[in-house]
Amino acid sequence: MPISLYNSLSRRVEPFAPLDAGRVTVYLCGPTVYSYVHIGNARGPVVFDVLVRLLRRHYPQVVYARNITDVDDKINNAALEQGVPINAITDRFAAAYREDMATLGIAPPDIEPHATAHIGEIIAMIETLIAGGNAYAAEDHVLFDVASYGAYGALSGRDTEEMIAGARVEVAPYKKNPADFVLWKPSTPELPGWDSPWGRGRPGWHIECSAMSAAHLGETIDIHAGGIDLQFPHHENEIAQSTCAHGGKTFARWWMHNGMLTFDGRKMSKSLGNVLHVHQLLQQHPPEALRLLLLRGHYRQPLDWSDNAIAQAISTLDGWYRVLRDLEGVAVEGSLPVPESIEAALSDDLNTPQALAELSMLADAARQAGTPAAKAALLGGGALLGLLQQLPQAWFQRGTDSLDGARVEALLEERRAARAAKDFARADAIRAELTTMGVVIEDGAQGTRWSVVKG
RNA sequence: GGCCUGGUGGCAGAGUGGUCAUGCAGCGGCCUGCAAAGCCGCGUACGCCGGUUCGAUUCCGACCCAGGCCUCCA
Repeated sequence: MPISLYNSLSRRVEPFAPLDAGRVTVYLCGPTVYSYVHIGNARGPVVFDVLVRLLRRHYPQVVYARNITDVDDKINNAALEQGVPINAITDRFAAAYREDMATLGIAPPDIEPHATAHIGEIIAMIETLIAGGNAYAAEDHVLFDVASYGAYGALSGRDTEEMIAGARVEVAPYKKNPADFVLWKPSTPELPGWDSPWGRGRPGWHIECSAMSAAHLGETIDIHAGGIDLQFPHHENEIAQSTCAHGGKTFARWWMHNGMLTFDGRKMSKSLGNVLHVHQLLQQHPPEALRLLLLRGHYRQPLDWSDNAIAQAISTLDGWYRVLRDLEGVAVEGSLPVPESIEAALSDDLNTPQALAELSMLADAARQAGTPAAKAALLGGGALLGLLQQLPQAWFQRGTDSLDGARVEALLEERRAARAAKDFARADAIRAELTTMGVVIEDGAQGTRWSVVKG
Protein backbone atom coordinates (compact mmCIF):
# COMPACT_ATOMS: atom_id res chain seq x y z
CA MET A 1 0.00 0.00 0.00
CA PRO A 2 1.58 3.29 -1.07
CA ILE A 3 2.28 5.91 1.55
CA SER A 4 1.28 9.51 1.02
CA LEU A 5 2.62 12.27 3.18
CA TYR A 6 2.09 15.98 3.37
CA ASN A 7 5.22 17.84 2.43
CA SER A 8 5.52 21.28 3.98
CA LEU A 9 7.79 22.20 1.11
CA SER A 10 5.11 21.76 -1.54
CA ARG A 11 2.18 22.26 0.81
CA ARG A 12 0.44 19.20 -0.47
CA VAL A 13 0.09 15.51 0.14
CA GLU A 14 2.43 13.59 -2.15
CA PRO A 15 3.10 9.90 -2.73
CA PHE A 16 6.16 9.08 -0.70
CA ALA A 17 9.17 7.58 -2.41
CA PRO A 18 12.62 7.55 -0.80
CA LEU A 19 15.76 8.39 -2.70
CA ASP A 20 17.15 4.96 -1.89
CA ALA A 21 14.55 2.32 -1.09
CA GLY A 22 17.31 0.34 0.55
CA ARG A 23 18.00 3.01 3.12
CA VAL A 24 15.34 5.50 4.15
CA THR A 25 16.56 8.39 6.27
CA VAL A 26 14.53 10.32 8.81
CA TYR A 27 15.68 13.10 11.12
CA LEU A 28 13.65 14.60 13.94
CA CYS A 29 14.75 17.70 15.82
CA GLY A 30 15.15 16.59 19.42
CA PRO A 31 15.15 18.48 22.68
CA THR A 32 17.52 20.96 24.22
CA VAL A 33 18.21 19.24 27.51
CA TYR A 34 18.24 21.96 30.12
CA SER A 35 15.20 20.76 32.07
CA TYR A 36 12.37 18.25 31.81
CA VAL A 37 10.48 18.38 28.53
CA HIS A 38 6.79 19.17 28.51
CA ILE A 39 4.07 17.03 27.00
CA GLY A 40 4.01 19.17 23.87
CA ASN A 41 7.59 18.16 23.27
CA ALA A 42 6.45 14.57 23.20
CA ARG A 43 3.98 14.98 20.37
CA GLY A 44 6.54 14.88 17.58
CA PRO A 45 8.38 11.90 19.03
CA VAL A 46 5.11 9.95 19.36
CA VAL A 47 3.74 10.87 15.96
CA PHE A 48 6.96 10.25 14.10
CA ASP A 49 7.46 7.02 16.02
CA VAL A 50 4.30 5.84 14.31
CA LEU A 51 5.62 7.10 10.98
CA VAL A 52 8.84 5.16 11.42
CA ARG A 53 6.92 2.04 12.39
CA LEU A 54 4.95 2.39 9.19
CA LEU A 55 8.05 3.00 7.07
CA ARG A 56 9.77 -0.04 8.52
CA ARG A 57 7.00 -2.19 7.10
CA HIS A 58 7.86 -1.03 3.60
CA TYR A 59 11.60 -0.63 3.61
CA PRO A 60 14.35 -2.98 4.77
CA GLN A 61 16.32 -0.22 6.43
CA VAL A 62 15.04 2.97 7.97
CA VAL A 63 17.65 5.09 9.70
CA TYR A 64 15.94 7.30 12.20
CA ALA A 65 17.91 9.99 13.99
CA ARG A 66 16.64 12.11 16.85
CA ASN A 67 19.24 14.47 18.19
CA ILE A 68 20.03 15.84 21.60
CA THR A 69 20.99 19.50 21.72
CA ASP A 70 23.45 19.60 24.59
CA VAL A 71 25.14 22.93 24.04
CA ASP A 72 22.95 25.99 24.19
CA ASP A 73 22.68 29.23 26.08
CA LYS A 74 19.76 27.98 28.13
CA ILE A 75 21.89 25.09 29.27
CA ASN A 76 24.73 27.46 30.04
CA ASN A 77 22.46 29.65 32.09
CA ALA A 78 21.14 26.69 34.05
CA ALA A 79 24.67 25.46 34.69
CA LEU A 80 25.83 28.87 35.85
CA GLU A 81 22.85 29.27 38.14
CA GLN A 82 23.43 25.89 39.71
CA GLY A 83 27.19 26.18 39.72
CA VAL A 84 27.75 22.92 37.90
CA PRO A 85 29.38 21.97 34.59
CA ILE A 86 26.98 21.80 31.68
CA ASN A 87 27.18 18.06 31.36
CA ALA A 88 25.79 17.72 34.86
CA ILE A 89 22.67 19.33 33.45
CA THR A 90 22.63 17.71 30.04
CA ASP A 91 23.41 14.16 31.20
CA ARG A 92 20.66 14.28 33.74
CA PHE A 93 17.95 15.62 31.46
CA ALA A 94 18.99 13.60 28.42
CA ALA A 95 18.61 10.48 30.54
CA ALA A 96 15.23 11.63 31.80
CA TYR A 97 14.16 12.35 28.24
CA ARG A 98 15.17 8.91 27.04
CA GLU A 99 13.35 7.28 29.91
CA ASP A 100 10.19 9.35 29.46
CA MET A 101 10.05 8.72 25.73
CA ALA A 102 10.46 5.00 26.31
CA THR A 103 7.66 5.06 28.86
CA LEU A 104 5.43 6.60 26.23
CA GLY A 105 6.05 3.54 24.11
CA ILE A 106 8.35 5.31 21.70
CA ALA A 107 10.95 3.03 20.18
CA PRO A 108 14.47 4.39 20.58
CA PRO A 109 15.82 6.10 17.46
CA ASP A 110 18.56 4.32 15.57
CA ILE A 111 20.86 7.23 16.20
CA GLU A 112 20.78 9.83 18.93
CA PRO A 113 23.50 12.29 17.99
CA HIS A 114 24.72 14.82 20.53
CA ALA A 115 25.76 18.26 19.38
CA THR A 116 28.86 18.32 21.55
CA ALA A 117 30.10 15.19 19.83
CA HIS A 118 30.00 16.92 16.45
CA ILE A 119 31.92 20.12 17.02
CA GLY A 120 34.51 19.04 14.46
CA GLU A 121 31.86 18.54 11.77
CA ILE A 122 30.22 21.82 12.70
CA ILE A 123 33.47 23.75 12.35
CA ALA A 124 34.23 22.04 9.04
CA MET A 125 30.81 22.91 7.72
CA ILE A 126 31.21 26.54 8.73
CA GLU A 127 34.58 26.66 6.99
CA THR A 128 32.97 25.32 3.85
CA LEU A 129 30.27 27.97 4.04
CA ILE A 130 32.82 30.73 4.46
CA ALA A 131 34.89 29.40 1.56
CA GLY A 132 31.79 29.32 -0.60
CA GLY A 133 30.89 32.89 0.18
CA ASN A 134 27.80 31.97 2.19
CA ALA A 135 29.12 32.96 5.58
CA TYR A 136 31.43 35.56 7.05
CA ALA A 137 33.35 36.10 10.25
CA ALA A 138 32.85 39.36 12.09
CA GLU A 139 33.85 40.33 15.60
CA ASP A 140 34.53 36.73 16.69
CA HIS A 141 31.17 35.61 15.32
CA VAL A 142 30.48 33.74 12.14
CA LEU A 143 27.22 34.56 10.44
CA PHE A 144 25.32 33.04 7.59
CA ASP A 145 24.83 35.52 4.78
CA VAL A 146 21.14 35.15 4.01
CA ALA A 147 21.42 37.28 0.90
CA SER A 148 23.77 34.68 -0.58
CA TYR A 149 21.07 32.04 -0.74
CA GLY A 150 18.30 32.97 -3.11
CA ALA A 151 15.83 30.34 -2.00
CA TYR A 152 15.87 31.47 1.61
CA GLY A 153 12.29 31.56 2.86
CA ALA A 154 10.94 28.92 0.49
CA LEU A 155 9.93 26.48 3.21
CA SER A 156 8.06 28.93 5.37
CA GLY A 157 6.73 30.99 2.51
CA ARG A 158 8.54 34.13 3.44
CA ASP A 159 9.92 36.83 1.30
CA THR A 160 13.61 37.44 1.86
CA GLU A 161 13.32 41.15 1.32
CA GLU A 162 10.60 41.40 3.91
CA MET A 163 12.57 39.45 6.42
CA ILE A 164 15.65 41.52 5.92
CA ALA A 165 13.51 44.58 6.39
CA GLY A 166 11.77 43.00 9.36
CA ALA A 167 12.06 44.82 12.62
CA ARG A 168 11.75 41.86 14.93
CA VAL A 169 15.04 40.18 14.17
CA GLU A 170 17.97 40.97 16.35
CA VAL A 171 19.99 43.76 14.88
CA ALA A 172 23.67 43.51 15.68
CA PRO A 173 26.36 45.83 14.41
CA TYR A 174 28.41 42.96 13.03
CA LYS A 175 25.59 41.67 10.83
CA LYS A 176 25.51 42.50 7.15
CA ASN A 177 21.77 41.98 7.22
CA PRO A 178 19.42 41.82 10.19
CA ALA A 179 18.23 38.39 9.01
CA ASP A 180 21.72 36.88 9.06
CA PHE A 181 21.97 34.25 11.75
CA VAL A 182 24.78 33.00 13.92
CA LEU A 183 26.78 29.90 13.03
CA TRP A 184 29.46 30.38 15.65
CA LYS A 185 29.72 32.70 18.60
CA PRO A 186 32.50 33.53 21.02
CA SER A 187 32.53 32.14 24.55
CA THR A 188 33.74 34.02 27.57
CA PRO A 189 36.07 31.99 29.84
CA GLU A 190 33.30 30.84 32.16
CA LEU A 191 31.23 29.52 29.27
CA PRO A 192 31.79 26.20 27.55
CA GLY A 193 33.73 26.62 24.35
CA TRP A 194 35.84 24.92 21.75
CA ASP A 195 38.87 26.17 19.86
CA SER A 196 38.11 27.18 16.33
CA PRO A 197 39.60 29.25 13.52
CA TRP A 198 37.53 32.13 14.91
CA GLY A 199 38.73 31.75 18.46
CA ARG A 200 37.27 29.89 21.40
CA GLY A 201 33.55 29.68 21.02
CA ARG A 202 30.46 27.55 20.58
CA PRO A 203 28.11 26.73 17.73
CA GLY A 204 24.79 28.36 16.98
CA TRP A 205 21.76 26.16 17.29
CA HIS A 206 20.81 25.82 13.63
CA ILE A 207 24.15 24.56 12.38
CA GLU A 208 24.10 21.69 14.86
CA CYS A 209 21.22 19.92 13.18
CA SER A 210 22.71 20.44 9.73
CA ALA A 211 26.02 18.94 10.79
CA MET A 212 24.55 16.01 12.71
CA SER A 213 22.13 15.18 9.95
CA ALA A 214 24.87 15.12 7.32
CA ALA A 215 27.23 13.16 9.54
CA HIS A 216 24.81 10.29 10.11
CA LEU A 217 22.26 10.35 7.33
CA GLY A 218 24.10 11.88 4.39
CA GLU A 219 23.84 15.15 2.55
CA THR A 220 20.34 14.50 1.26
CA ILE A 221 17.82 12.91 3.59
CA ASP A 222 14.32 11.69 2.88
CA ILE A 223 12.33 13.16 5.73
CA HIS A 224 13.10 15.94 8.15
CA ALA A 225 10.53 16.36 10.89
CA GLY A 226 9.84 18.70 13.74
CA GLY A 227 7.29 20.99 15.29
CA ILE A 228 5.65 23.63 13.15
CA ASP A 229 7.18 26.28 15.37
CA LEU A 230 10.59 25.21 14.09
CA GLN A 231 9.68 25.80 10.48
CA PHE A 232 10.98 29.31 10.75
CA PRO A 233 13.68 30.13 11.39
CA HIS A 234 15.25 26.83 12.45
CA HIS A 235 14.37 24.65 9.49
CA GLU A 236 14.72 27.47 7.02
CA ASN A 237 18.22 28.05 8.32
CA GLU A 238 19.08 24.38 8.19
CA ILE A 239 18.09 24.30 4.54
CA ALA A 240 20.20 27.34 3.76
CA GLN A 241 23.27 25.98 5.55
CA SER A 242 23.08 22.44 4.28
CA THR A 243 22.22 23.32 0.72
CA CYS A 244 25.03 25.85 0.47
CA ALA A 245 27.54 23.58 2.18
CA HIS A 246 26.70 20.66 -0.08
CA GLY A 247 26.98 22.31 -3.45
CA GLY A 248 23.30 22.96 -3.90
CA LYS A 249 22.15 19.43 -3.15
CA THR A 250 18.65 19.07 -1.77
CA PHE A 251 18.87 18.86 2.00
CA ALA A 252 15.59 17.18 2.91
CA ARG A 253 13.14 15.88 0.33
CA TRP A 254 10.21 15.83 2.72
CA TRP A 255 9.50 18.25 5.50
CA MET A 256 6.92 17.19 8.05
CA HIS A 257 5.68 19.44 10.79
CA ASN A 258 3.49 18.48 13.70
CA GLY A 259 0.98 20.96 15.08
CA MET A 260 1.29 22.46 18.49
CA LEU A 261 -0.14 21.05 21.67
CA THR A 262 -2.26 23.66 23.36
CA PHE A 263 -3.31 23.97 26.95
CA ASP A 264 -6.40 26.05 27.64
CA GLY A 265 -6.30 26.99 23.98
CA ARG A 266 -2.79 28.40 24.13
CA LYS A 267 0.35 26.88 22.79
CA MET A 268 2.15 25.02 25.52
CA SER A 269 5.63 26.44 25.79
CA LYS A 270 8.24 27.06 28.35
CA SER A 271 8.34 30.73 27.57
CA LEU A 272 4.60 31.05 28.21
CA GLY A 273 4.99 29.08 31.40
CA ASN A 274 1.93 26.90 30.80
CA VAL A 275 3.75 23.61 30.59
CA LEU A 276 3.02 20.18 31.96
CA HIS A 277 6.12 18.06 32.25
CA VAL A 278 5.99 14.62 30.73
CA HIS A 279 8.00 13.28 33.60
CA GLN A 280 5.34 14.32 36.06
CA LEU A 281 2.33 13.43 33.92
CA LEU A 282 3.67 9.92 33.56
CA GLN A 283 3.46 9.51 37.28
CA GLN A 284 -0.10 10.78 37.42
CA HIS A 285 -1.65 9.03 34.45
CA PRO A 286 -1.27 5.77 32.58
CA PRO A 287 1.42 6.36 29.96
CA GLU A 288 -0.58 4.60 27.31
CA ALA A 289 -3.44 7.04 27.78
CA LEU A 290 -1.05 9.92 27.20
CA ARG A 291 0.17 8.27 24.04
CA LEU A 292 -3.36 7.66 22.85
CA LEU A 293 -4.28 11.24 23.57
CA LEU A 294 -1.38 12.49 21.49
CA LEU A 295 -2.53 10.34 18.59
CA ARG A 296 -6.19 11.32 18.80
CA GLY A 297 -5.75 14.40 16.68
CA HIS A 298 -4.26 14.58 13.23
CA TYR A 299 -0.60 15.43 13.60
CA ARG A 300 -0.83 18.61 11.58
CA GLN A 301 -3.66 20.06 13.64
CA PRO A 302 -3.39 21.74 16.99
CA LEU A 303 -4.34 19.45 19.85
CA ASP A 304 -5.69 20.67 23.14
CA TRP A 305 -4.59 19.09 26.35
CA SER A 306 -7.12 18.73 29.15
CA ASP A 307 -8.04 16.51 32.04
CA ASN A 308 -11.21 15.62 30.22
CA ALA A 309 -9.20 14.44 27.22
CA ILE A 310 -7.12 12.21 29.49
CA ALA A 311 -10.27 10.74 31.03
CA GLN A 312 -11.68 10.00 27.59
CA ALA A 313 -8.47 8.32 26.53
CA ILE A 314 -8.50 6.14 29.64
CA SER A 315 -12.12 5.14 29.03
CA THR A 316 -11.33 4.21 25.46
CA LEU A 317 -8.43 2.04 26.55
CA ASP A 318 -10.61 0.46 29.22
CA GLY A 319 -12.94 -0.69 26.47
CA TRP A 320 -10.21 -2.12 24.29
CA TYR A 321 -8.46 -3.89 27.12
CA ARG A 322 -11.77 -5.28 28.30
CA VAL A 323 -12.08 -7.03 24.96
CA LEU A 324 -8.56 -8.40 25.27
CA ARG A 325 -9.23 -9.53 28.80
CA ASP A 326 -12.31 -11.42 27.70
CA LEU A 327 -10.18 -13.08 25.02
CA GLU A 328 -7.30 -13.96 27.29
CA GLY A 329 -7.91 -17.63 26.69
CA VAL A 330 -7.79 -17.21 22.92
CA ALA A 331 -4.31 -18.06 21.72
CA VAL A 332 -2.68 -15.93 19.08
CA GLU A 333 0.33 -17.48 17.43
CA GLY A 334 3.00 -16.20 15.11
CA SER A 335 3.65 -12.64 14.10
CA LEU A 336 0.76 -10.23 14.30
CA PRO A 337 -0.92 -9.18 11.08
CA VAL A 338 -1.48 -5.51 10.40
CA PRO A 339 -5.10 -4.92 9.40
CA GLU A 340 -5.48 -3.19 6.07
CA SER A 341 -7.80 -0.57 7.50
CA ILE A 342 -5.19 0.59 9.97
CA GLU A 343 -2.42 0.62 7.44
CA ALA A 344 -4.60 2.48 4.95
CA ALA A 345 -5.41 5.18 7.48
CA LEU A 346 -1.79 5.68 8.45
CA SER A 347 -0.64 5.57 4.85
CA ASP A 348 -2.93 8.50 4.16
CA ASP A 349 -0.72 11.19 5.64
CA LEU A 350 -0.59 9.50 9.01
CA ASN A 351 -4.29 9.79 9.76
CA THR A 352 -4.08 8.49 13.30
CA PRO A 353 -7.63 9.58 14.28
CA GLN A 354 -8.95 7.46 11.44
CA ALA A 355 -6.66 4.61 12.47
CA LEU A 356 -8.00 4.82 16.02
CA ALA A 357 -11.56 4.72 14.71
CA GLU A 358 -10.63 1.59 12.80
CA LEU A 359 -9.06 0.15 15.93
CA SER A 360 -12.33 0.68 17.78
CA MET A 361 -14.14 -1.22 15.08
CA LEU A 362 -11.56 -4.00 15.26
CA ALA A 363 -12.11 -4.17 19.00
CA ASP A 364 -15.82 -4.48 18.44
CA ALA A 365 -15.27 -7.15 15.82
CA ALA A 366 -12.99 -9.07 18.16
CA ARG A 367 -15.57 -8.94 20.93
CA GLN A 368 -18.26 -10.25 18.59
CA ALA A 369 -16.19 -12.94 16.91
CA GLY A 370 -13.91 -13.98 19.73
CA THR A 371 -11.61 -15.74 17.30
CA PRO A 372 -7.80 -15.85 17.27
CA ALA A 373 -7.80 -13.99 13.94
CA ALA A 374 -9.96 -11.17 15.25
CA LYS A 375 -7.88 -10.84 18.38
CA ALA A 376 -4.67 -10.87 16.35
CA ALA A 377 -6.03 -8.11 14.13
CA LEU A 378 -6.74 -5.92 17.13
CA LEU A 379 -3.30 -6.55 18.60
CA GLY A 380 -1.62 -6.08 15.24
CA GLY A 381 -3.38 -2.82 14.57
CA GLY A 382 -2.49 -1.64 18.03
CA ALA A 383 1.13 -2.59 17.53
CA LEU A 384 1.53 -0.32 14.53
CA LEU A 385 0.24 2.53 16.67
CA GLY A 386 2.28 1.46 19.66
CA LEU A 387 -0.85 0.69 21.66
CA LEU A 388 -2.38 -2.34 23.40
CA GLN A 389 0.97 -3.96 23.97
CA GLN A 390 0.57 -4.74 27.65
CA LEU A 391 -1.41 -7.49 29.28
CA PRO A 392 -5.00 -6.58 30.21
CA GLN A 393 -4.20 -7.45 33.79
CA ALA A 394 -1.38 -4.92 33.79
CA TRP A 395 -3.69 -2.26 32.43
CA PHE A 396 -6.56 -2.86 34.83
CA GLN A 397 -4.47 -3.29 37.91
CA ARG A 398 -1.92 -0.61 37.17
CA GLY A 399 -0.83 1.61 39.98
CA THR A 400 -1.77 -0.94 42.58
CA ASP A 401 1.53 -0.75 44.40
CA SER A 402 -0.03 1.24 47.19
CA LEU A 403 -3.03 -1.06 47.28
CA ASP A 404 -3.34 -3.91 49.73
CA GLY A 405 -3.94 -6.74 47.29
CA ALA A 406 -4.54 -9.31 49.99
CA ARG A 407 -7.17 -7.12 51.55
CA VAL A 408 -8.91 -6.73 48.18
CA GLU A 409 -8.95 -10.47 47.72
CA ALA A 410 -10.23 -11.01 51.23
CA LEU A 411 -13.06 -8.55 50.71
CA LEU A 412 -13.96 -10.15 47.41
CA GLU A 413 -14.06 -13.54 49.06
CA GLU A 414 -16.24 -12.25 51.83
CA ARG A 415 -18.54 -10.63 49.31
CA ARG A 416 -18.75 -13.87 47.36
CA ALA A 417 -19.87 -15.66 50.50
CA ALA A 418 -22.38 -12.93 51.32
CA ARG A 419 -23.88 -13.09 47.86
CA ALA A 420 -24.11 -16.86 48.04
CA ALA A 421 -26.02 -16.44 51.29
CA LYS A 422 -28.24 -13.78 49.64
CA ASP A 423 -26.94 -11.23 52.10
CA PHE A 424 -26.97 -8.47 49.51
CA ALA A 425 -26.81 -5.68 52.04
CA ARG A 426 -23.45 -6.98 53.20
CA ALA A 427 -22.31 -7.57 49.64
CA ASP A 428 -23.14 -4.01 48.66
CA ALA A 429 -21.39 -2.65 51.71
CA ILE A 430 -18.25 -4.46 50.68
CA ARG A 431 -18.56 -3.12 47.17
CA ALA A 432 -18.87 0.38 48.59
CA GLU A 433 -15.77 -0.14 50.66
CA LEU A 434 -13.83 -1.32 47.64
CA THR A 435 -15.02 1.73 45.76
CA THR A 436 -13.56 3.99 48.39
CA MET A 437 -10.30 2.11 47.92
CA GLY A 438 -10.42 2.99 44.24
CA VAL A 439 -11.35 -0.50 43.18
CA VAL A 440 -14.17 -1.18 40.74
CA ILE A 441 -15.65 -4.62 40.47
CA GLU A 442 -17.64 -6.47 37.86
CA ASP A 443 -19.57 -9.67 38.41
CA GLY A 444 -19.41 -11.86 35.35
CA ALA A 445 -19.80 -15.41 34.24
CA GLN A 446 -16.17 -16.00 35.07
CA GLY A 447 -16.44 -14.63 38.57
CA THR A 448 -15.82 -11.18 39.94
CA ARG A 449 -13.17 -9.01 38.36
CA TRP A 450 -11.66 -5.89 39.73
CA SER A 451 -9.71 -2.96 38.42
CA VAL A 452 -8.49 0.37 39.64
CA VAL A 453 -10.55 3.42 38.90
CA LYS A 454 -7.66 5.34 37.46
CA GLY A 455 -4.01 6.06 37.82
C1' G B 1 0.87 44.73 9.99
C1' G B 2 2.76 40.25 6.81
C1' C B 3 2.52 34.86 6.11
C1' C B 4 -0.13 30.27 7.41
C1' U B 5 -3.85 26.92 9.67
C1' G B 6 -8.52 26.01 11.27
C1' G B 7 -13.94 26.80 12.81
C1' U B 8 -18.17 19.61 12.51
C1' G B 9 -23.48 17.02 17.27
C1' G B 10 -22.74 17.79 25.22
C1' C B 11 -17.03 16.86 24.71
C1' A B 12 -12.96 14.97 21.56
C1' G B 13 -12.21 14.35 16.50
C1' A B 14 -11.97 12.14 11.11
C1' G B 15 -14.24 12.72 6.55
C1' U B 16 -17.25 13.45 2.18
C1' G B 17 -20.55 17.12 -3.59
C1' G B 18 -26.23 13.26 -2.91
C1' U B 19 -28.22 6.80 3.11
C1' C B 20 -22.94 5.45 8.06
C1' A B 21 -17.33 8.27 10.91
C1' U B 22 -15.36 6.73 15.48
C1' G B 23 -14.55 7.37 20.77
C1' C B 24 -16.25 9.55 25.47
C1' A B 25 -20.55 11.35 27.97
C1' G B 26 -26.21 11.34 28.12
C1' C B 27 -31.27 9.14 27.60
C1' G B 28 -34.72 4.62 27.01
C1' G B 29 -34.91 -0.80 26.93
C1' C B 30 -32.89 -5.97 27.64
C1' C B 31 -29.71 -8.45 30.98
C1' U B 32 -28.24 -8.29 36.42
C1' G B 33 -30.24 -9.66 43.49
C1' C B 34 -28.63 -4.39 42.60
C1' A B 35 -24.63 -2.65 39.82
C1' A B 36 -20.77 -2.93 36.12
C1' A B 37 -19.84 -4.81 31.39
C1' G B 38 -22.39 -6.27 27.05
C1' C B 39 -26.49 -5.97 23.59
C1' C B 40 -30.70 -3.05 21.14
C1' G B 41 -32.50 1.80 20.29
C1' C B 42 -32.43 7.51 20.62
C1' G B 43 -30.69 12.58 19.87
C1' U B 44 -32.67 16.92 12.44
C1' A B 45 -23.54 18.28 13.60
C1' C B 46 -21.05 20.70 10.02
C1' G B 47 -19.16 29.63 12.09
C1' C B 48 -21.97 33.61 9.11
C1' C B 49 -23.54 35.59 4.23
C1' G B 50 -23.53 35.11 -0.84
C1' G B 51 -22.19 32.18 -5.39
C1' U B 52 -21.53 27.59 -8.56
C1' U B 53 -24.66 23.05 -8.82
C1' C B 54 -30.40 19.17 -9.91
C1' G B 55 -28.08 18.95 -4.97
C1' A B 56 -22.82 21.82 -0.54
C1' U B 57 -20.91 20.57 5.76
C1' U B 58 -17.76 19.26 1.42
C1' C B 59 -16.09 23.70 -4.36
C1' C B 60 -15.54 29.48 -4.95
C1' G B 61 -15.73 34.58 -2.73
C1' A B 62 -16.51 38.01 1.27
C1' C B 63 -17.08 38.40 6.46
C1' C B 64 -16.65 37.05 11.69
C1' C B 65 -13.93 34.20 15.25
C1' A B 66 -9.81 31.20 17.08
C1' G B 67 -4.83 29.51 16.87
C1' G B 68 0.34 29.35 14.95
C1' C B 69 4.83 31.74 12.81
C1' C B 70 7.29 36.45 11.96
C1' U B 71 12.11 36.39 18.74
C1' C B 72 14.01 31.17 22.16
C1' C B 73 10.39 27.10 21.41
C1' A B 74 8.41 20.20 19.61
